Amino acid sequence: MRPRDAEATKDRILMAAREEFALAGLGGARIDKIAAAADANKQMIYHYFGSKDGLFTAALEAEYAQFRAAEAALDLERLDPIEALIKQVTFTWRYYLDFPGFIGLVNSANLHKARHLETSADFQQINRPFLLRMRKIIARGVSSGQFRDDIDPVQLQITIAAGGYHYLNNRFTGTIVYERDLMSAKALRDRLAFNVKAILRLVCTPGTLAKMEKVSCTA
Amino acid sequence: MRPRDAEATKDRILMAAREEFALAGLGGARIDKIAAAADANKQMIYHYFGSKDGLFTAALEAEYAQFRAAEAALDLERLDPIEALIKQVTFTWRYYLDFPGFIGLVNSANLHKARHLETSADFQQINRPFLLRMRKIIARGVSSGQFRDDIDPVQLQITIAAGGYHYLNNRFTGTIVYERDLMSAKALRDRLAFNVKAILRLVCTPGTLAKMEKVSCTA
Amino acid sequence: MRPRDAEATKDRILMAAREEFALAGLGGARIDKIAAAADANKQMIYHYFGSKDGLFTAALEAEYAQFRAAEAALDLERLDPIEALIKQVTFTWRYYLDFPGFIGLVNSANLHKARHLETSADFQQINRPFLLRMRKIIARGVSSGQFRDDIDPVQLQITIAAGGYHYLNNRFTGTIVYERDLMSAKALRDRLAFNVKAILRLVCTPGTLAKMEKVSCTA
Amino acid sequence: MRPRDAEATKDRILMAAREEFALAGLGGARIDKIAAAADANKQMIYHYFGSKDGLFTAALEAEYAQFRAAEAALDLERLDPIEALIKQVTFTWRYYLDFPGFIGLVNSANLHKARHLETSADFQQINRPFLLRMRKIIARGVSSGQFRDDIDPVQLQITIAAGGYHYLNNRFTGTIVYERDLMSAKALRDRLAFNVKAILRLVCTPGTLAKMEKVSCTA
DNA sequence: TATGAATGAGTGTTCATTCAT
DNA sequence: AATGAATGAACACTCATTCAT
Repeated sequence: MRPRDAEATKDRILMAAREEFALAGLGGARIDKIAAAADANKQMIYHYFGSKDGLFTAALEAEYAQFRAAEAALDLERLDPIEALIKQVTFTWRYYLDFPGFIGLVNSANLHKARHLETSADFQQINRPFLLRMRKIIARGVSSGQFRDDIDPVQLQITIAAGGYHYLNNRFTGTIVYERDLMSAKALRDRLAFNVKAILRLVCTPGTLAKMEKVSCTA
Repeated sequence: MRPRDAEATKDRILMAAREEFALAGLGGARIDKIAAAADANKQMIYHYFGSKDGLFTAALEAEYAQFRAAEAALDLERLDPIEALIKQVTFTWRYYLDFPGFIGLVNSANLHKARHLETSADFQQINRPFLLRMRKIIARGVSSGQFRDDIDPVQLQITIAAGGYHYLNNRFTGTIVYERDLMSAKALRDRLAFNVKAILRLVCTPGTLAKMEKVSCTA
Repeated sequence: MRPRDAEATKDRILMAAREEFALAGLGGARIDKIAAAADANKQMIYHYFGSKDGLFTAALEAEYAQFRAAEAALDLERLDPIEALIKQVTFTWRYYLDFPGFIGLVNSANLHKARHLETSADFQQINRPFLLRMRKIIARGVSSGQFRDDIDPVQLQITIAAGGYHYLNNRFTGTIVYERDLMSAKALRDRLAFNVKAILRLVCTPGTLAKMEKVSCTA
Repeated sequence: MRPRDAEATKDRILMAAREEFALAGLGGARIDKIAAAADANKQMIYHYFGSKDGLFTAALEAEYAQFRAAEAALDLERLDPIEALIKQVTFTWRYYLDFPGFIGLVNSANLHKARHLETSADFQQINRPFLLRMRKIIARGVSSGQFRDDIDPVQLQITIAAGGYHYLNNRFTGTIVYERDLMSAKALRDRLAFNVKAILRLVCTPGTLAKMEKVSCTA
């Protein structure tokens, strides 16, 4: 007999849901499987989350909250703009790798036109700070002469995400299309290096790039 | 009474399937709905495609075949390397926009670990030519001194795709996260311009970039 | 509102299944019909029995278990060997008549090469005692000089069953082929008498038979 | 292109139907499979036999006709009554073994209460001669003093059939129940011998039996 | 005579959800 | 808080049968 710990049960359900939704999508996920994986009763899911969609919304929010929390912990404000940029690219990549559920859940959310986030009031508040940080980094880089002044933070952020997200999201078809193992340790290292390179060449001024290339040829 | 045209029926089913699978995913798609949309009998689906998975495989292959055919029609070989690159980026973007089903189907395929393509013998043959073309463009750009020599064609191709695919795939969550309409005409124009810019800065040598920026500020 | 009694629901399903399977065979039986007859929900069948085949296996095992239990209750050990034999023949015949589902289920099981019993571990244990009893009766009859010593218990048992089973199993074609109502009360009485006669003449020694025929002409 | 031979097509369908119905039962048989096995078009089945039930009726009648024809060829009239009886038992057993489809079809017919034979006008005519022959054999045996005079031909015929039919029909459950391979060459030989023994002891007078046992111990 | 396309009613099975305790 | 029984709508898939040529 498990102790009647409401919060713990809710948490176990949420963790199980994040995994199942990520693996199978919203439509493919099974309430029974989530309940079993959470070692909980099916009715508990309805008690705590109301419905399958409610559970998906909660899972999605939790996924984003964790991502943003990890991002906030990077403390990019104290770094040199270029280092901050590199760190952001690296972090994003690593996070996708370490928490593959994120991509799965976001995909599912978009398949359903993000309707699960429409009613979520505090969702935007979770995301706001991270854009502000990016904005500040760019501003600092521009005023220091390291960054070009034609970089839109939103476009940059999307591009940073894209380089990792798309590679990993489509790793299965990609492996076949490109006839190359995209998930070997070396392939992953190469991809990160390429992403960093692409972002730096996009953002940095020619002079800064020239200096950097004298120092290292990897970037 | 419709004429008894096997090929036509098969085609109508395939078209309906591509749309339904793209919109709802493999799991969410309904055989009944596809049959109704194709104005065909459900059994015809099983007669021609064997199963839901068989139909999905056929839809996916058709989707890729169409994409590669359109790509081949670009005739990039005859263009200047830089123009070829720009055209490739532009084409990819426009294709995703014009045929949104492609992204949906590829996503679904990856959600199922691309198992639908494993048995497809001729799938790789469909994709091979397009990588060869990219390889040649890069080689020409490098030998003409326009392109840097550290660009892996596969990484470049993935990056070109990523800039468009990821933006459009996640347009719904993106619209909320970035608090910005990502699908307005202007937003779409901006995104394409940004993608082109990112790719050129990644690939072109500093000298080439400098010359280009004197001429036009859009790139 | 029916009380929520799992065991009762399971039992009702099993009873309905035995009847439906016996009447229509495994292939011809309809899950819907069984559910309706059991006044239960279709899903309950899958909840308790897993599948149509699982339900069939359960029905078949229940059918055999009931048969063997009734047989064990005969208490043949305490009877004279000849009386035990007669009682066994009579019981078998009456059981087939009273529970016509047995024949139907066994036929279906054999149509499917008894694959439903292959995994059933305890099925042989249900059947073992009854063969042991037959063996003992024969042994007693042989040592008392009443029975011949060339009777294999298995062959005898099959022959006892055959005389009733085949007559009843094929009563419909038989009625047409023999142009005679095989199911009238008199016909049934006659058949039992004939079966008893056939078994006794097969098993008993000539001397024993001679004595018996002086007493009664029916045997 | 096959030559348009109506009779041949019809025959191939009928042969395929007999096999499929025997193996799978009426309900389990598939029109598609029969058509494929007959290397014929599905529509041909409906053209020649009207419906699945019509085809089953035809298959069943053909099965019986073949059985009775083989039986008639035995020419029992010219044999000694005892030899005729032995030959009849042996023939029946061998026929069941050589044409296992017979048992399958008859079982299916009885599962459906022989409704497929109700309309069949000439079915009884096919069966009548064989009963007459049996009647004559018994009469000859009685008047020669070899046979007892209390043997009903119908009961005897059913019993002769039962000993083989039931053994073979239930060979799958039997193998499990009796924990013995019922289908090995030796088992089949033993069964036939047992059946012959049972019938002779049932039918022959004690004196005749005594004489026979001096000569041979197999009967 | 023969063919393959087409149909609609079903068939076993699954699923999210609710009820009763 | 927690459980297991119960529900009904749907789902992928099948089948005997008919149509058009």
